Amino acid sequence: MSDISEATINRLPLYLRELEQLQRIGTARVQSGQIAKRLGFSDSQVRRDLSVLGSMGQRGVGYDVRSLIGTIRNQLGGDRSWNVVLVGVGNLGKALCGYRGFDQHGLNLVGVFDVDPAKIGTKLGDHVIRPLGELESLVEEQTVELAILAVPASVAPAVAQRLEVVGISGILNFAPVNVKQKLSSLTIVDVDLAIELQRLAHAVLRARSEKSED
Amino acid sequence: MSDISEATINRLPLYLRELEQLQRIGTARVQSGQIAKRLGFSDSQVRRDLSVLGSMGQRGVGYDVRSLIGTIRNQLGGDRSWNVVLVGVGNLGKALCGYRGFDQHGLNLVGVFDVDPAKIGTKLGDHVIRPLGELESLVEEQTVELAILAVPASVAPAVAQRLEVVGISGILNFAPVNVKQKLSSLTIVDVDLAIELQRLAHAVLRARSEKSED
DNA sequence: TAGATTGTTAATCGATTAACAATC
DNA sequence: TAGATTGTTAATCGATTAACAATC
Repeated sequence: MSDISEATINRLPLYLRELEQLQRIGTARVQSGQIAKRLGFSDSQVRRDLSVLGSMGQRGVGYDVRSLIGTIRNQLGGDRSWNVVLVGVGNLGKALCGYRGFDQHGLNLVGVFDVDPAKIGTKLGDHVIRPLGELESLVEEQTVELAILAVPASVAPAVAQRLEVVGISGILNFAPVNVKQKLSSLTIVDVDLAIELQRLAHAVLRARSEKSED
Repeated sequence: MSDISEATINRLPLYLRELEQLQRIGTARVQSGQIAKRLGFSDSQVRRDLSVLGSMGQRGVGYDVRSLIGTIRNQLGGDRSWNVVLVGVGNLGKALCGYRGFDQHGLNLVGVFDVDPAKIGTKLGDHVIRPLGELESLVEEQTVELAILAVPASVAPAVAQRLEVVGISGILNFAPVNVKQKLSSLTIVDVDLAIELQRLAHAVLRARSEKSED
């Protein structure tokens, strides 16, 4: 089943986003070349990527936007919904909490946690901010599998370890520190804003040197 | 010069972060195997990646942490500093503004912009929030090359286009929408939180199915 | 010198692309 | 049928790894 390449998997969410936008503007059918142009890929690549989903297109016609969306969602999230907790209610945590598009992708925010006594008990959106000590009981009550880690870097590794202990399966880590190190098997996806900016700076330099080579 | 592979470039910031942490705890020398273990890479890969920087190690001994940090920074940012503007002061914008580690990597936040009249004139950290109309003059005064785009998805493409017109070279885009489409040449790095969560969900599923194969 | 670790080669592995037969 | 576009093959391209000579 999961013999889909890592590279393809990483592109599926991009296809999904484009397809959802096409659907929103009322497009029912799309060709590989159109998708390719929007995303800056080759049409070969689009067809190859989509073909791993199991022949979703119609030769001579294209792909049905609606069914393609369903199939990609399926492939990505396993057709199930995930309960997610947010740990750390700084500005970043607040931004993440207000983020549209979680629910749309089968992700339910079921709890919000912080250690700051001044924040505990106050509300963030629909959620009451709870102390970290209540994490265990919530994970037991509801099946919580994913966590968003938005705490300061200094405490992130310790909190990550705790998340592993209570039985979380995956962490989306925003702390600019390596939390993998202290964990045994938990799945981590890192988002480090400084790293992305460094990549941007380098990409700009590269684009310029390519241009000057013409 | 820039014949360094994309894959290697994407790992350099990770090396940098680890090395900086090692330096902070007083480590002067490090071996490829140590770095590999921390990041989950192979030692071969670490040596190969670092070798593109031009023979920074000493056989039988290892790498000098300090000089390696300098060289990687050099390679990534071109040894120069970048002026950056932030556009969009929602929760995400606020979080980004307070983010440590920008200055540490040669990135200076020189201006903060929004369209909301209620926000304009108020302060965010050290910066007064300015109307988008003042973007042009700031870009002229100071050489602003990078922008962080943290506005709602609905207006992101239009704002991105404007950033291109005023002469910005690169955008770090947080809006969950394809802004590349309407731009001609500007360099974009996208960070889409929903996409990262989807990748996490899939990585968790994959890890489980691999485990059950044992 | 003996032990350790790099830098680099050659072999392997995986991902992308071009091209076209299949088929709507 | 004629035109269009997919699905897939084979060829190309690029990235990773194992291994070891070079050398500290």
